[in-house]
Amino acid sequence: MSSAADGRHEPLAPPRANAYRDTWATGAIEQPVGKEIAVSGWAHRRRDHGGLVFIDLRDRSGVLQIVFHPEHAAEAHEQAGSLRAEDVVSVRGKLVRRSDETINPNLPTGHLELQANELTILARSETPPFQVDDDGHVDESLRLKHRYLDLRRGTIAPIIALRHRVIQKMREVLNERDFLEVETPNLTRPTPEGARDYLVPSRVRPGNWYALPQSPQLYKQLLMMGGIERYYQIARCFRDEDLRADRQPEFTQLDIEMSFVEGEDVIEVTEAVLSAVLAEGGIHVETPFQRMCYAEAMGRFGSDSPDLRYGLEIVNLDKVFAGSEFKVFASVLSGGGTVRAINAGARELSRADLDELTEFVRGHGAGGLVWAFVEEDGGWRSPIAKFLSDQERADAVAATGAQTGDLLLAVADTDVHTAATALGALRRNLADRFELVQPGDHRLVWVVDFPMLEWNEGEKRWDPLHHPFTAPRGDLSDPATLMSDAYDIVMDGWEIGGGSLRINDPVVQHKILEVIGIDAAEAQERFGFLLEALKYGAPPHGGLALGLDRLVALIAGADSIRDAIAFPKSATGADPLTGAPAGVDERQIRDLHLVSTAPPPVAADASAAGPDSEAPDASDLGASGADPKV
RNA sequence: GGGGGCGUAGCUCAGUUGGUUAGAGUGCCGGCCUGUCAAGCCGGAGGUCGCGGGUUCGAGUCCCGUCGCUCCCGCCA
Repeated sequence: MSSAADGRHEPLAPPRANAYRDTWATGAIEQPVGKEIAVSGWAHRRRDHGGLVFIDLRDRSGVLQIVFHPEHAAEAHEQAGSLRAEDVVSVRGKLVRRSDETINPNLPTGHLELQANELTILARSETPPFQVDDDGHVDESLRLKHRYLDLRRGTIAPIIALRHRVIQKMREVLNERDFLEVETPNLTRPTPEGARDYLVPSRVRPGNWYALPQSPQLYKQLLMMGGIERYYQIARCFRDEDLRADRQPEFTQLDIEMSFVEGEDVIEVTEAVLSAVLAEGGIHVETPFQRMCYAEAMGRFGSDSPDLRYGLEIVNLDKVFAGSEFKVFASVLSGGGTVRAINAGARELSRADLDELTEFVRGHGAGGLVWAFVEEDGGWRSPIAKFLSDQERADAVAATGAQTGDLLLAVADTDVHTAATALGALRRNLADRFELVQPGDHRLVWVVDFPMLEWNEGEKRWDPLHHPFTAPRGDLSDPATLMSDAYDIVMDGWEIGGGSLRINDPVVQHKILEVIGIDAAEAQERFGFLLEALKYGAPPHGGLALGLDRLVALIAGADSIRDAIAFPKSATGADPLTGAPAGVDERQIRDLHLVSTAPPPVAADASAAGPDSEAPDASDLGASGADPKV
């Protein structure tokens, strides 16, 4: 299999001529034929004809073929015969034009080659654990363990370069608009996003803890109170929650905050940043972006981050079945619940497929799934057909726009939110199953008009949908009806950013904290510094944060943000390369005034670590040297 | 915390109903080879079937446990 590295051509300014090189591999294109040049890089592939030896030399810019003639440079040819994959070399020679019949159209440098005079082997490579010159699938934990090799391949390197360009474009757009890039601390007080904090014990203040920031939220508000007015930061954020394909324990946001702004100002800046960034990735979008209120997103798409690249919209059938004698529907509707359906279209699904979908929606909290194939005479092939009247079936068909042969999938649930989100998940499942997304299609949408609070049944309290510093709209004495000045930006079903206007009135801030169950004493204890700052003339302000990892992954077409991060964690939060997290020396724990209640760390599986594992050895692992293996 | 999938040669994978000596491609090693570019031809080495236990005359295959990877729910913007 070939490698994207073969076709790579990153245009780079010529390097300063030194002992190693004076030209990038693909920089040879700009050099005159006949010139003596020097290049350095890795032996990407070799083709040894016994007489002639060809080496594809790879550096960051791409690939250049080197040819070693035994009669032109006997010594270099001799050495070249010993080269193996990933050996590091420097080659000096004459740049020549290939004869017409030996041109390789698959290489940007395919019309050229370097006729070697002199070869220096700078470093030898053992046989790599996987092929660097091949972009085929390799187990991800092996790739992560040898990420430095993975980064050389044609799969990850271009995404890392894209990430750089995205960040530079962000800076460019914001710098032009007079934003200041300001850094905020990573050793902080716990912030209120609601995720679990990563905690760092203080050595010099026994019993006290820093929290790594879940976001720079409070600091950026303090910057507004500090008169910075326009702030941004490429900020690392930390949340100690379980991972997903789009979630890492540490991730990066473009964090933005502005003073004396309305929501429209924040939206306008964000659209300017995003459209410039997407254009950098070859995706051209029109501004202003579409907007949709939260209630509509939940109703039509069953999600607060709707994927608009395909239909399968959710249809409310409450009216259709309002007087139904079908007991399931009747009891759900009389209990304040809802009956909703998706018209999946004309699909060939077996009974086993339908059972699988039923289990799927159950996994998302729904009690079950009603399926029905619409037949020619208006009848339904469905387990519940006999319980429904002709009129109900006809009305449901009309409401869903169903044609003969279409499959209707319905969920009935007393909890409206559960019915909506289960169908939202089903909608994504169907889109994957039937491959409804057109490659290259991208849809951006603002989701706006969020409720300020949502009732947490488990804890019997109101929780903020965003965070407690979001500016509320409406009657503060009626939490259920409060809306917030918040806005999420959604791309292809991924929430890539969110923000809001903030509270700048201490009275309102106190009130909101009180509503969500934080009394004055606790508010003072946790956020006293912010409440204090609000007393001294806080400007109206607002902002937003964009998830950089997700954005880069989306532009690159990657399935996971791990592909957009140079050194990501595995799905269990481990780093197979360094072996983190690991036990520490007992003395370090003592210095931090800590005692561990955890059992001695269990050694990693020997086959996963590998006999030649370069992970830290046992002496670095167990806190008490009790580590039984490795 | 829970559910699904995966784990067989360095890598990517196949392996039938539990039955002889576990295969393929690629890589690796050796030889030949002066215009290849996924070089070619010939030969060769390479396996704790993740790990532990069990059932069985017999386990890569069945059962239990465990570790790792991955997707999802919970959790988390």
